[in-house]
Amino acid sequence: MSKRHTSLKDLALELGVSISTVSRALKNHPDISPELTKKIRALAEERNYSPNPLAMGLLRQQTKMIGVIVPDINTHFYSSIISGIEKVAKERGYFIVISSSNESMQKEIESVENLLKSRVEGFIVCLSQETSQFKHFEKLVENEIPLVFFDRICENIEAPAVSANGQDATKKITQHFYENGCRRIAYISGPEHLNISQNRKVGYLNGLKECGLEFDPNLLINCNLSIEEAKLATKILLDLDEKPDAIFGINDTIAFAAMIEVKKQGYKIPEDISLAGFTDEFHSIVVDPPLTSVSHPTFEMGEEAAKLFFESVEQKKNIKKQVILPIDLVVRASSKKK
Amino acid sequence: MSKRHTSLKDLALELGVSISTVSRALKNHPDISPELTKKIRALAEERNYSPNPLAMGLLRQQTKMIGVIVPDINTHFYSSIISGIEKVAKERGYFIVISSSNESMQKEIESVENLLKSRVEGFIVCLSQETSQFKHFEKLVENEIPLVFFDRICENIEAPAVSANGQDATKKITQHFYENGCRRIAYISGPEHLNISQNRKVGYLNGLKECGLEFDPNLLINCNLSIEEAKLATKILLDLDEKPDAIFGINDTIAFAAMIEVKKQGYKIPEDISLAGFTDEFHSIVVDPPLTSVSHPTFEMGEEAAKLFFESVEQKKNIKKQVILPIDLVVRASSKKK
DNA sequence: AGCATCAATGCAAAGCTTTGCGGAAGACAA
DNA sequence: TTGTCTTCCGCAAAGCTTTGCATTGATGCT
Repeated sequence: MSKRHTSLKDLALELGVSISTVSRALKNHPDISPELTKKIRALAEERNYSPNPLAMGLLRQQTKMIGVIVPDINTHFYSSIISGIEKVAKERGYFIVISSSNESMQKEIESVENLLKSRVEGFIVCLSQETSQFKHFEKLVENEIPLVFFDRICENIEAPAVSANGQDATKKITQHFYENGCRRIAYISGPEHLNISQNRKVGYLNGLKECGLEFDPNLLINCNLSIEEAKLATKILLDLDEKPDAIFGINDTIAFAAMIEVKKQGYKIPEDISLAGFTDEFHSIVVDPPLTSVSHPTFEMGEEAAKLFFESVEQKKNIKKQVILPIDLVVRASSKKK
Repeated sequence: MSKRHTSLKDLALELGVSISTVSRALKNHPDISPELTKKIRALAEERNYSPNPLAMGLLRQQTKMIGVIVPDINTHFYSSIISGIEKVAKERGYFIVISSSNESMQKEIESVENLLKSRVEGFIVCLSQETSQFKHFEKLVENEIPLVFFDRICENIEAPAVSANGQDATKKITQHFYENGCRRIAYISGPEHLNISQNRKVGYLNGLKECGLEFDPNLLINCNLSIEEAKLATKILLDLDEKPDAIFGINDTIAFAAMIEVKKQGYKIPEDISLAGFTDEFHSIVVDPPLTSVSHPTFEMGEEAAKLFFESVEQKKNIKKQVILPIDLVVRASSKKK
């Protein structure tokens, strides 16, 4: 088994001084004579001393751990956000413990419990698509445990949150389609209770309105975020008597699924049907035709979430603060008619 | 700030017994009378007691943390492996701390140091593509700190490792191309010093030999794993007097890049040039044409790596054990000539 | 010489848990 | 009554660090 790390005690013993002296010397405390300080620091250097975080944690009552709960860790969207969180966490000497809810509320609840047992100091979470009750988060807020949401957020909980401006984005997409000649613009959305679904729907409706188009309920489909359901939704849209001439999905996965289905049925993109996605995964570029998409500032979103987290920690309470990040429409071939 | 977790002391105080009694009662120690045990357990339940991992760690000299170092966390390949590691780690009550080297040796070295300071009990790592010196890992082995490599491994270090059978895979791809009529099969490989590059090259050469094709050095290009270099490599291949009629890349990203370049130059896939990748990211399916690829058992790879890790921990020494996972060739449209 | 001051260190507690060992109290035999 | 077992529980140490307070020896001042 790995050799023990050297402790203050080891150094103290070797130098024949007390532990507290060593501790002070290492922080250049003026009480300790310069020569002794020098000697101690030299030995510490040589022995490669670094303070034991467990002991420190015990003393200071802090673990320097942040619990991060995401629906899924294998998607670029989340892993990129995680990178952002990790960056600022590292800067502050914190590290993150990642737990995946797999889009299941049950697992999400378990994650909260387990992370709590591990004594994380707080949470940064993106709701699972199933999550419709929030007791497990309310309990955190009651106990004044820092909590920040990102992307999929819960409006009813007194917690800071970061999200992207989905409303603006869907409006822009809708208008973009309109400007490219589309008149029957369909939208495949996510589970209805998710705030992102709602926001984006609002943007979609506003966009239609501004373009002078009437909303046709047939053109709005809610589906869960799986490929299968998205294909099914696409099929339904394509089976309509009055088919859509544009489809956009609430994320790129949905859009990819739609693309597969649209192609399979022999429609040309974008001539027959324009397409747009909503996250701008790397692969949007490589797909054929390249997918028009709304690029999320994922890394920044992670950074922002982490910053909010530390604000909460410092203020010693959850601030109700919403950061809304702007998003960009990246137009590619899948939506350019001409 | 979050309320303190309840400790044994809290329970002891409230019940007027000693801390040790509470501790024993909670583990059903026979020394404690059944009634008292029951009372203590009831209160513990009510107060939601859970042992403080910091204190336990201090006592047992273990942090239950595994340091995981990957070249990049945003790729499906790695995040999937991480999921696998995380699964078995969680089963054993461990959690993982992820650090990304960003393909830089310097960052990798720093990661090792930082994680060591955080007192991780050991490491599971995939080498950065830059890494050509191994002192930082040798030091771990000397200090008997558990270490396991995956995917990109270092043969010279006495540490267990998991990898996929890249040699077999490249041989199969080569033969597959041959059976589909290709005679000038090109291979865009990774940095030469990486063991995966070497293995896959061997498989490529063996494949050629078995097919009775001669090896043309012009058709083998080493590049770093960036999209830009891969496009460049593809360009070089396409500029050859005797152009290749098949290209495969050491991973899907490379293959995607090649696909972009090949299309850009107006070649048809697979009619003019067949293509194959090497990791089978989700998006292989959605790309056009769908990409033939070698599917890696990424999740299993992670599981296996974690299992090896715990073997090391238990045996209290690094075993030199290599696990080689089989891989499957998934044939799609990008390589089927007819 | 005697007291005050100051510089340089050490002591010990706290944070939380586990566990070997010692201790108290009651039961029972002699 | 005394001695011997049980049964049930508490003490204390260890693991590591920080920090308020105490201690020691020396020097300065009167």
